[in-house]
Amino acid sequence: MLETKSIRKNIDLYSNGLLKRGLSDSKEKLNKIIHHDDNRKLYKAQLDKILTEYNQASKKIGEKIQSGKMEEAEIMKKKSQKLKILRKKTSEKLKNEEAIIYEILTNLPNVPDEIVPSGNNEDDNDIIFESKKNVNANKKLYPHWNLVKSFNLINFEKGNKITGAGFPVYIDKGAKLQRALINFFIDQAIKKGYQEIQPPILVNETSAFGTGQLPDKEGQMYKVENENLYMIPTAEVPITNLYRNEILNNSLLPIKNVAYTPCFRKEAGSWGSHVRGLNRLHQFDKVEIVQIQNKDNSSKTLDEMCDHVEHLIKLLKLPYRKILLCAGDLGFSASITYDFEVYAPGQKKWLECSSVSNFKTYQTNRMNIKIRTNKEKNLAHTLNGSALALPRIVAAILENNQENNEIKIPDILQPYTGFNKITR
RNA sequence: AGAGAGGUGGCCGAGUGGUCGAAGGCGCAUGCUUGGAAAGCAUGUAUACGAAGUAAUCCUUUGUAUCAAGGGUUCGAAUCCCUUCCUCUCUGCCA
Repeated sequence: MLETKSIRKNIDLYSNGLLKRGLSDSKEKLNKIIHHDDNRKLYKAQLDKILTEYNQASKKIGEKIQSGKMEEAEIMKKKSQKLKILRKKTSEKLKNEEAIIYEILTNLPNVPDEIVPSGNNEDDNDIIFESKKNVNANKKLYPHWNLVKSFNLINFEKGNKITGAGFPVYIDKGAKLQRALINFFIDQAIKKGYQEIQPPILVNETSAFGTGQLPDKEGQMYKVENENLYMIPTAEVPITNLYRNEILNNSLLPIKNVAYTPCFRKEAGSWGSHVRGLNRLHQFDKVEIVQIQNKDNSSKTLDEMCDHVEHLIKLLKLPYRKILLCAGDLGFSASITYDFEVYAPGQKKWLECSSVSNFKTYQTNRMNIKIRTNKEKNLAHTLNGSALALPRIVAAILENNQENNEIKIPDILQPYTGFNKITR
């Protein structure tokens, strides 16, 4: 959520930023916020004045009653009763203004960082780096959905039977590979100073709102209706909300957490023939890194997190590219996002396997997470990134390392899997 | 899930209709003391939103709100009533 005070100060900065995302009426909306904030201040001042009068009257009535002057007290009571109506009216006006501001603010996305390129869709993204694909043109390479079937690693049909489409069943070495990757990713993060957390995978409404999934992505989350809980779409939600309503001392920074969780996404509307196999799922595993940092160091932290993700992909020896998302492709709450994609030669496609973002104060303003430095208090910056999401990494590993009758396991993973190749 | 007891500042804890944003203690901060420390003493110590002063989102003065959350009764609510949430104890169930 953007901050009204900052909007008032830098309206052009904000409106130009939102314009970059394609919100043509942003200036109008921002001006509307300021207008209603002016009203809010006015009514707040009025109400406070009324309340002051009211409180003083009540005190006097108490004194009269105690000194036995009942008649005078009765007269004053009647006066106060009249004030009560005015109090209610003004307080309603105030609440109304606050509600309008809140409504606009919660539906306004974050402002893109100045280095974010403008553009409407993925075609306008900046490819920062792209490694060689290392593909032998003479060899016949299969997409992973063929491989998982012929090597009996994942059974999609069984998943359909017991749950539905997008809920795969991992089998034998397929299942072991999942565990290996999770442990490998967590160990690597711990090496970099992240503290491991195992959070609940259901969260309440307040948490879903805090990180910006509500109201923007309501339709994308599975909801446990009668409990009013949401299945998490990413560990970002429970982890970041751990610090909701807290004032953190600057000396504790950066806070670095890593969590493995399953993730659940409805992916409504994005289902089709172009998403096969592991490319898009309703349930998948992900190791997520989250950092809370102050405003001065957050961009450095973003680079550090990107480096970590890049390092993981390199250790797995997968061809990859790093992409700076353009404003139009940016998530609702993010100010800047780098995507990492690995190459899957069997389907000749780049697959997104990580998204590393700086949300700056957008989430913390909703969640009320502050940092105290001496006497100063500021909203914290939050950052997170996948490190990494499993399914597309599995797809890339299988497709890149396939030989005629086996699939090689990357060296670094072998201590985790306990086997060095997958055979039929 | 049933029955009972509760939810007060960073923590503990007093407070059952007015003088309570809240005693007291602990903790923390600053100063005095000391060769240094401890002890002792003194002072300070919530958050949010307004108003005035100000270059300032610092600061000073001041107002308002907040005693789990929301609503109600009353001139006046931490205190009484209602709803919701949460915690603890016992019983039940269970990995």
